[in-house]
Amino acid sequence: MNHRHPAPLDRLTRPEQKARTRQALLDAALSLMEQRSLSSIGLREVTRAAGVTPTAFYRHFPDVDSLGVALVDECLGSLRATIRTVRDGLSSSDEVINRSIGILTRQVHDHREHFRFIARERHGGVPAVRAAIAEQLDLFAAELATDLAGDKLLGGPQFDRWIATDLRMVTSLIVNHMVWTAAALLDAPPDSADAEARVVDAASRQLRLIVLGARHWATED
Amino acid sequence: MNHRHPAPLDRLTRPEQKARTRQALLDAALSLMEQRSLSSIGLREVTRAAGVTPTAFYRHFPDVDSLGVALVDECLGSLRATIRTVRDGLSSSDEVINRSIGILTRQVHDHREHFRFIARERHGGVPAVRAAIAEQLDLFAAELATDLAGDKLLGGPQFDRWIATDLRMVTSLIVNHMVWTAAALLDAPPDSADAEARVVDAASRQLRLIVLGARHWATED
DNA sequence: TGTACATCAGTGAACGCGCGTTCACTGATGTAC
DNA sequence: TGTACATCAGTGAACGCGCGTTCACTGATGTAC
Repeated sequence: MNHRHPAPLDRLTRPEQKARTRQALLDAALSLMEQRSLSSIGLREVTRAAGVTPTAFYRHFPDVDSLGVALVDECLGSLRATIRTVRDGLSSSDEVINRSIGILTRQVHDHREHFRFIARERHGGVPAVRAAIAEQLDLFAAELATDLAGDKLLGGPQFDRWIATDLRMVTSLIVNHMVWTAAALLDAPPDSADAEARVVDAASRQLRLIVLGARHWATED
Repeated sequence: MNHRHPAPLDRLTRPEQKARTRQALLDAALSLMEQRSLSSIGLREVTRAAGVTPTAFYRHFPDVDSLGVALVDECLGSLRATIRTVRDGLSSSDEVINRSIGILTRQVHDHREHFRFIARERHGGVPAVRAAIAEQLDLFAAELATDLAGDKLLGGPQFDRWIATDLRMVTSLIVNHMVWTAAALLDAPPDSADAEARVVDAASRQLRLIVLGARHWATED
């Protein structure tokens, strides 16, 4: 027999409450990292910002570094899901490029703290976090390679005939460019729409140049 | 009349000794940053590693962040000088690309700590250091643009007819790629020549693809 | 449904420690004459 | 060259403070019957 009682609406079950505190810790850490890097923020700072006692931290993570690894999943895992749904609408090469940059810009606006974290810790001082980010970005590049080979994007360059290493070479360049563009958007003064427009314009041209290079890659010597 | 006595060979003058201690502080900080980021290393750690008392630090820098700014000049200032001398030997496009990556690889081997510092702090938690790095990288991109426009490199694409914004667009892409390649070289396991060879190969292809895109840029629509 | 017990997220006091910064100092190097 | 004084890089003691981690605990939530 199932003896579980439904939880009342105004009271949270224990797992729900625990998840809530965990999220509060993640959010607190992320907002502390707006001006500082992961390795410089303290356990007590995080718990203070999250509104719990320092010892409560250990119910969720063994140390701040592990919280960082969890943050990578939160930031890039959700972004991967978003991108996957968006990329299913096919279009011409130039459209894909402009829409991609547009989506990225929007995502950066909506999740500034996430992108700041990724840019900051990608080569930062916490090896486990670096590894987790590298893994996620590799997945990005791999998925993009699959889409290109399946002719789902950019139709022209006939990526289906490319060798795998060249495909990955291009997609890792594109992913790298994406991360760098996000960082450049974050560095632009947030009150100046003009500065941001210049970053977006430069990024679009660079991406177009990369695609142009790819289009001529296979046909040359 | 000049009353200055020549300093004996076995004794250092006061400015010399001061410069020596300053360098020891810079070196100590750089080697501490092999595993951690600037904002997480302490003044006392640096002085301990440099072999002086904590208070001696203040004779050279007001705080650790300022030491970081000095490190940017040390790392990128010298690299710019090296690159400038190297680039004066002209050659064909493919030669330039392969030699550039080769020189970068060598520089990364010879100055691992410098490149690690730049990659780590480029988007790191210390605004003054971020600004100093951005400034130096902008200078790289500007100098490269001048060289391209002056037809000193890559002869083919006739960069002298390009508009300035497109030139900077390409050169900032190349500089960004350079930084990213350096970081990838650092991330490769140092004992595996094979892993490094793969990074070098991918980087060369990517740079070639960028140049290919640039060559077709002006002639399209 | 009611009761008795188990679980476990979060508490609060306590600890030893290394931190950044201050201050008055020392003594070798540098300078004026 | 010799002497008397100035400079200033580096010293060492002292300070208050926030840190990470431990421990025994509390009390609401969950479970067995």
